[in-house]
Amino acid sequence: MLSERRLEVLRAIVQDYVGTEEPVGSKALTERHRLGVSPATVRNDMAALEEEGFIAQPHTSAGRIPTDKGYRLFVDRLAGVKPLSTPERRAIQNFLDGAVDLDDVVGRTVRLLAQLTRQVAVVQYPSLTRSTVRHVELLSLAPARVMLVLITDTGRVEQRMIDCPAPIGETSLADLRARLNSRVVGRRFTDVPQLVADLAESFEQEDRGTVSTVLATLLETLVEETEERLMIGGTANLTRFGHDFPLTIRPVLEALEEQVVLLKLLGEAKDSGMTVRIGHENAHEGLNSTSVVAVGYGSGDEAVAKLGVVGPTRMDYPGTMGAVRAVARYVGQILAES
Amino acid sequence: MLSERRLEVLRAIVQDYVGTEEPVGSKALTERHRLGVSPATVRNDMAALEEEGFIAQPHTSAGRIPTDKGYRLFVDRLAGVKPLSTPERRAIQNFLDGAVDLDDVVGRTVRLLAQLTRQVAVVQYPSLTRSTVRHVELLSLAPARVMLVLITDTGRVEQRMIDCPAPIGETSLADLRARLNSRVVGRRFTDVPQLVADLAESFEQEDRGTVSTVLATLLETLVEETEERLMIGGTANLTRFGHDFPLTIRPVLEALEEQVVLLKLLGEAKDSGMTVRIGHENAHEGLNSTSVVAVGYGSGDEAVAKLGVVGPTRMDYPGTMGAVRAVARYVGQILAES
DNA sequence: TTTGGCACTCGCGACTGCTGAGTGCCAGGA
DNA sequence: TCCTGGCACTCAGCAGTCGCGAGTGCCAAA
Repeated sequence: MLSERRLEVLRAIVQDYVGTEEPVGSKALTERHRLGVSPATVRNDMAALEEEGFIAQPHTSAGRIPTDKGYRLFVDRLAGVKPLSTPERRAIQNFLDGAVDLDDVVGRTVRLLAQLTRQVAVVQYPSLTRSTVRHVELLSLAPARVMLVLITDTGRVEQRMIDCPAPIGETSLADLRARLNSRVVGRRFTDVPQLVADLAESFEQEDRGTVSTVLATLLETLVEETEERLMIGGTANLTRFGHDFPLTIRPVLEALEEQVVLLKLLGEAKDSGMTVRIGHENAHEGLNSTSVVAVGYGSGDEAVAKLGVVGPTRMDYPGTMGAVRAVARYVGQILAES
Repeated sequence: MLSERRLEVLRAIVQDYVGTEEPVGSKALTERHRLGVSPATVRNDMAALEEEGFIAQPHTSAGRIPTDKGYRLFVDRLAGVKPLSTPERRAIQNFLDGAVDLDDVVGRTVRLLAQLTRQVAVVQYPSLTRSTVRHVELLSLAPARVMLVLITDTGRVEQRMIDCPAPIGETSLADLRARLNSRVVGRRFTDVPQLVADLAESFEQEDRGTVSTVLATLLETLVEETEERLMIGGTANLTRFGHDFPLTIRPVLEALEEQVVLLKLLGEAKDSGMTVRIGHENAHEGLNSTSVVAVGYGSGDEAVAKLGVVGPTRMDYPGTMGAVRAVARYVGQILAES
């Protein structure tokens, strides 16, 4: 069992190590923190903490550094979420308010987050799985060429070019557009397939091929776009990692380039509340010496996507968590407004 | 004046240095290349080349490495563009052919380029300055809420939400849509403003405010979207840079995060033909130890945007140039097809 | 349970000497 | 005039040595 003071010692170790990036010894600890006990006592506590696996020595005769398990305990029981200062909040709002479209919102968010946390930021585009259709538009560009435009309630627009098996007249197209919209507008993506299943049958024989093609493309687009996209930023902050560069930074950069890996990473985060994955808790090997702080965000109460940061395990957890949470809230607001 | 042999020596130095990443000495040179002269002679040539500023010694008693000026000479007079192998070409085509939309084309291109050159790839989205309007769509989402969708001939789609000063009826909106399209479809962005200048006047008094707002938003979108976007990839390749990491890689990552810097970088490249900027030839300080190989690409004969790679000055120029050129060509083809 | 004292460990930086790759110069030969 | 072999010189990098000091673990006393 860990006494109150031992937890206090662990907290002090984490704080100091995060600040100095150097192993912290018993003497330094008693000097910088008012623990009210002597270095010798702290040494005993440290030995106990090491015994339990919360801290470790890089080598004999060096100070201690927290282990992943130590950080875990710190995050779970010792650290709060540090709220941002008022000027910071204002800065966030100002910065995000100027966004003109979804790309811009996501772009600004990622830069903002990278700047606030001084780490690598990852922002997922609002997911389409839970999105609804705002509008489907069909444009005739040539006799047998139709452009399909899909607009979602999160402001995302996707378009596809369709080569039709046969030319289709403007009236038929307008008819299709109207019927399509009356059926799917406001509906969730997942519901669309069954809603349009029998649509082709109600058209004249000559147009059926084209209608089917259009519907097929629509469904295809829905599926494809459910695969999520994301944006990352602040990779330059990786250089602040440590001094043992190439080995540390390389796998991280590689992981960050793999959208699949990142999506999985964010996907593993809880839908609500903040998720912190520390070091080896991350499934991906390249991220074994990093921590990921992620949180869902959304325009309403439901999270439509996630955002977060990737940084060294030795990070300022309270501050980072505060920044991530604050940014997620503001983005949610912005999204709700548009 | 540089004799034929001295140029040959320079070429050998560049090739060896690019291969080994280590300063190359006179003896090693004569062993690896059939220069037909003794090391002593090569030493004299090296002294001359150093005198002229084409090569330099990192320190006394070390071999020589090419200077920026040396690379410049190499690129201008000694190196050709190495065409890709047939399997490579086939791989490019296969990889790019699967793209479904513009984002996908650009995304695949950037990954492809990064993989082929093993360097950082930068791809600019097709510029809208020279683009034409394919279609403008107006959708009524609520009585006083209109969505504007702009579709370009390069397949790009932009949308804006518009809050109208007054509600507008479906018929008026359809009217506006029709007139707008008849005027601007097929026209260049730059011509649009004067084409729609008097459009508001032909509408009923009650709708004029809304029409003006819509037109203003359209023009605004055109201007905003002329600001180019781009995508980068392969940053993990930066870790292959050298062993003196943080100092080298940091400013590069920072520069790469600044879209403005990159756009300027590509903007400085010639419209046609390939541009190679070596080391200090790059205006941006952070890129002083990198070279940029860029080329324009487009669906027709005109270049609509640029793409390229950023790598250490010590790069395989012929190979890189070959890959960049080949990729640009294929992307041009893909764009022309869609 | 805490504390001061003490012996012990060991990473790290400073210093040294050696080695070998590479150079510049020179004098003799084509 | 240009090339070449020889020779003395330079110096980065590596390995080995050494002392310092931060930090530890243990123990006996409070």
